[in-house]
Amino acid sequence: MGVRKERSASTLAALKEAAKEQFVERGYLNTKITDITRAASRATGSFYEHFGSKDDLLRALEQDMYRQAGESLSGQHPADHDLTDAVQLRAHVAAAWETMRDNLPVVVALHESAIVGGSEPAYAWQNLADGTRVLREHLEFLRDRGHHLPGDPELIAAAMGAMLSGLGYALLRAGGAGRSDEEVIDGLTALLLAGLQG
Amino acid sequence: MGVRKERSASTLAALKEAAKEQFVERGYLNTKITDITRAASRATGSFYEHFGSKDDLLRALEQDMYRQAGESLSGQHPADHDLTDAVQLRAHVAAAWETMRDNLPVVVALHESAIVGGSEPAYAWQNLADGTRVLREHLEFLRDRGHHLPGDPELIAAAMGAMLSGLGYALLRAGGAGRSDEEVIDGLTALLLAGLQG
DNA sequence: GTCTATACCGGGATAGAC
DNA sequence: GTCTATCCCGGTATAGAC
Repeated sequence: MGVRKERSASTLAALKEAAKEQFVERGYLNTKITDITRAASRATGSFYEHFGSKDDLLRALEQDMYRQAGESLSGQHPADHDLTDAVQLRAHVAAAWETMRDNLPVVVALHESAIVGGSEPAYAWQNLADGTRVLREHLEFLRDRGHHLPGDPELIAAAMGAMLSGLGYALLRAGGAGRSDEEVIDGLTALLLAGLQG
Repeated sequence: MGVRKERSASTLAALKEAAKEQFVERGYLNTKITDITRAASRATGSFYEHFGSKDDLLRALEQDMYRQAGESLSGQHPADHDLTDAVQLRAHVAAAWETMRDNLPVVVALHESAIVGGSEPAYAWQNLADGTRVLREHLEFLRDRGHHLPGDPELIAAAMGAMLSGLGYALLRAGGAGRSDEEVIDGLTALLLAGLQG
């Protein structure tokens, strides 16, 4: 995603690439349409030939991400996973972290967009609860099997999700700040594991 | 902070109150200067008699918060606290949560402002690391005493901070979504405690 | 489809009367 | 200090030539 001398074949693709570049560098909210077109070496007007607005572009990128991430993100994910098992918990943390890392521009943009998106006070919570639905289901599965959890599944799932997304947003945008993915994934797993075991 | 029929004695105070009202309702970024003046039943121009900009107002509110919160927030906080002790950890979680709750408008505004504030990619991380300095020092204190932590103090502190602030922002803006402070504080404490004990 | 030029507008900020 | 009226700018979006 560095500086490309050769023009991309399609302007659509060039705009998407440029947008991703800019979202990481400047953040989504700080990126202007003209920043994107300039980075793509295209005229301002061309943007609107392909997208109706910046939000429209973001939704397109979001779809691209879901499509390429396949079922692991959007698809149905079996609820019968045991998060009190070190291996399984680590796998979930790793999957989330790596997805964020591999789709950082879109993750960053969605994170920021969610803040401005809804004016209603409850919007952020709704968003967080929705985004951690799978996690919540895993916890409910455990609870229904008689396991003792540190708190209500929805709450604990939201807390874990806030941790993941907040840390990911900050740390990954900073290029990891010299930390390996391994270190982060292991640290988060170790921090959460014992608490989930109750 | 409800609808006040009587005009506040001072316009300065009225603007601050109105701003806090609006920040919770609309979010900081979505609040226009005119939203604030209208809510305070003052003219647009009056705003600039008291503040140079919206950010200037936020800084004033931030100072108010620090002043009234006293040393517990801004002041020096002894590093020799044992976060692996259930009572002490709970006290820290409770203090953070209650501070967020009691200063929700400012917390919301600062949270959003931090996103737009710095354009540099590393800004958010810097911010998070700074905001969890005290927590990090507690963890370093433990490590230096030979305690085994789930990961690097700065990383773990940042993770805990992201969880607290992310959850606080979302849940408190939603009015708690029917949850008591107790439930949240107990849940977070239970989730983190065992992991910190190693 | 892409370009240049420009219209348009929200919203921050100011001028000047009271 | 507060008001009304207005300016002004950044940024989105469009018009129309190529």
